[in-house]
Amino acid sequence: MPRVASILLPLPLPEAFDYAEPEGMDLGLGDIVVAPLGPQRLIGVVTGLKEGAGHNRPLKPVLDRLAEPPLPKNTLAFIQWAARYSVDAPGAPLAIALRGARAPRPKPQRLLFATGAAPARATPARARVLEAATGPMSATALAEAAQVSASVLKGLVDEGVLEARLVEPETHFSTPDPDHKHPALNPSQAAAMQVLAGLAEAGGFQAALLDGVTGSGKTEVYLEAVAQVLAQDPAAQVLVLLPEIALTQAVIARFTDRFGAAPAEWHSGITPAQRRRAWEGVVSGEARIVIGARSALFLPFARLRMIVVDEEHDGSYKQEEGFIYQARDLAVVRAKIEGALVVLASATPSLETLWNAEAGRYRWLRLTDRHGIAELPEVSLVDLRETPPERERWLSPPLIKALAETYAKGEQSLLFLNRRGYAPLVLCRACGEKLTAPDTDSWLVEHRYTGRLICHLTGFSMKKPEACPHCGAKDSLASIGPGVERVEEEARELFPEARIAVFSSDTMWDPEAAKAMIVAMEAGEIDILVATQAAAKGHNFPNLTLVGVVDADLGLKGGDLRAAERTFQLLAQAGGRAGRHERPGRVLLQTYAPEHAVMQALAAQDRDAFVAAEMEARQLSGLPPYGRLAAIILSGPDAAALDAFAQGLAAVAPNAEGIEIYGPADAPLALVRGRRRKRFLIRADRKVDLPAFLAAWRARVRVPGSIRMTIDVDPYSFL
DNA sequence: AGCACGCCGACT
DNA sequence: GTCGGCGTGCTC
Repeated sequence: MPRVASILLPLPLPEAFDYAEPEGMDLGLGDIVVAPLGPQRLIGVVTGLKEGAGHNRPLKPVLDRLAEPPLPKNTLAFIQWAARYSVDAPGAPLAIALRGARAPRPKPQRLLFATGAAPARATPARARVLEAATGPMSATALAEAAQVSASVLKGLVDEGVLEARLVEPETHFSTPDPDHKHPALNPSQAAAMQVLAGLAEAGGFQAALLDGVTGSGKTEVYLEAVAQVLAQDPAAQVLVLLPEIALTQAVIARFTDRFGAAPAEWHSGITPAQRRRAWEGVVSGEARIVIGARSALFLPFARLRMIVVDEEHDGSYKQEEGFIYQARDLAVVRAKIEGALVVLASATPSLETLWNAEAGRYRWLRLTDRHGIAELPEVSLVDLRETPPERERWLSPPLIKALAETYAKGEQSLLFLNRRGYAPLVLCRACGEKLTAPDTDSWLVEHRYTGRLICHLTGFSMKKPEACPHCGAKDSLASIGPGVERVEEEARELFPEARIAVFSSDTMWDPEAAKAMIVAMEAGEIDILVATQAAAKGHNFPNLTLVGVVDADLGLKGGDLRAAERTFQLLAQAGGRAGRHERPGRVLLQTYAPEHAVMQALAAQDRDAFVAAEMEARQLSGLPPYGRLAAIILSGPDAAALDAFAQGLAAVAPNAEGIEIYGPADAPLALVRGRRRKRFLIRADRKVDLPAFLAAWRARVRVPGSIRMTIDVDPYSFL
């Protein structure tokens, strides 16, 4: 009797598709197979097997089964849970889980090495090659290192001075040794580590919040907990999630040093061959430690025993496009499904996490000692109403004075402004027009380095025009407001002798340049660094003693539910850069609202007071973590059709206790790339099954092809 | 997500 | 008169 196999495909399809199992293939649940879909062949996963045909049309057969082990049951359960929670098709998270299975295997590499023979004719170029060829290297790497062309190398290969050999790439992962190198922990770290070790030993699902001020050594603590987990179970796997790729190299180095073996790496920046190798290591169980970005959470771990979410408050854990999810929250779910230990680490934990810790659902570990002798910086508020900057200037007299003092002492300053470019807005003085990208509501940002106006939302860019594109007036375009480039310009005018640099995603788009800048900063080769949040986290600059926050109010605008929380976190992290070593640091916050709870809490360095006030406000309005939110975003090219659909959708909303629906309203960005946008906001009590409600609501309408409907459960962006 | 089918603008 | 734009709909 032939069997029917249900295959989940990595596409946003509503359900698994049925295929015929070929004679003798003997499929099992979780098997990774190749199945035909229309003209294409796709990799999918067997999620069901049943006897008999019983179909009204003949099924296509499964084409092949991959040699890899089947997708673990827990991984599939997690994928299905995540899809249901996000109100999306299970194929969407499955696509993330199978990313590595589709990447090509690493190919043998042709490497060149010096044979020791001397060249018949010595030339300067040839000498450079021999100097650079210290070990086996690829031709491109060697040519780059020696600054010669490929023909020089070819000549040397022909003469036998260099030899080419095909080398199989490393496909295995070496086993980390929990005893490779034991660090010295201070008493506070040792105590936290003991508790984590106890949780790991107890086994099963456990959750902990590792809560410690910047510089208190959270990484050492979780490294030791990882060692404990690995020592306890010789097959245990550990996942460490980081919010940003920029931080991975430093953390990988720490792990390699601690365990004497390099962990697997997983993020959007790795090559397809690395991706394939890491994926195979994860599913086989050989990769014991994985360091990765949020998407690593969907990897098919054979035996996941521990997850660390570092900088758990970081907004980058929220994926906003495609399959929408919050990796920090899903990490807890995955740990539950796997029966693993999850550790959330932060100096400024999210309110959600603090709420869980306060309720006793997470074990709350506070690290109090700051590493070494460094003391917390002194934080003061600069009231811009009393001591404003000069016209068209952004640095106030008190901040300028502090910069001058710091510079005079030979110490470093960081000017923090979370705004890329030169000016966030360009407007025409003649007609008042604000320049925007075509058919889009968001402003064009002026970038002076490149001389262009750029839309940060759509990526549109144009040369800065001579005349206003709207009214044609000449020389009427005015740059309004500051970005990092403009603050840099001002700092240069104030301190012409100082070494000043800008750090933002525009100047530091390539990791090499970013690393060079960080090294220069560490070495004291920069006096004043003007930076966006790209430099606010993670780094440790020993000679940095002053942090000036140019516009502390920036994040508070915009009426987003997490504005105060995010501002507090960002400013606390930025302030945490100051005085991490022997010298005391200070932080100056420029604000027009010094009486605001966020500013007061920062000045008093009283996180608990801020959290208490913010929690109370959230509780009063039933907002997260006391209630749940979801957003529905509708977009389409035709305003009338969109309005009609939005009204129709509103009319069929199911009646439900404990749920309020707001909207439809124009989205704050009502026009993007020529598409009109409408939003609903849904608030629900915690006891309500919000995903089920949203799924039931969506099932009541047929979405026309021209309209896109996106459901965002637990939204972080309100645009 | 691909990929094909299908109706409206600038060209060999 | 076609080539091709991407809007719409299907894939077990």
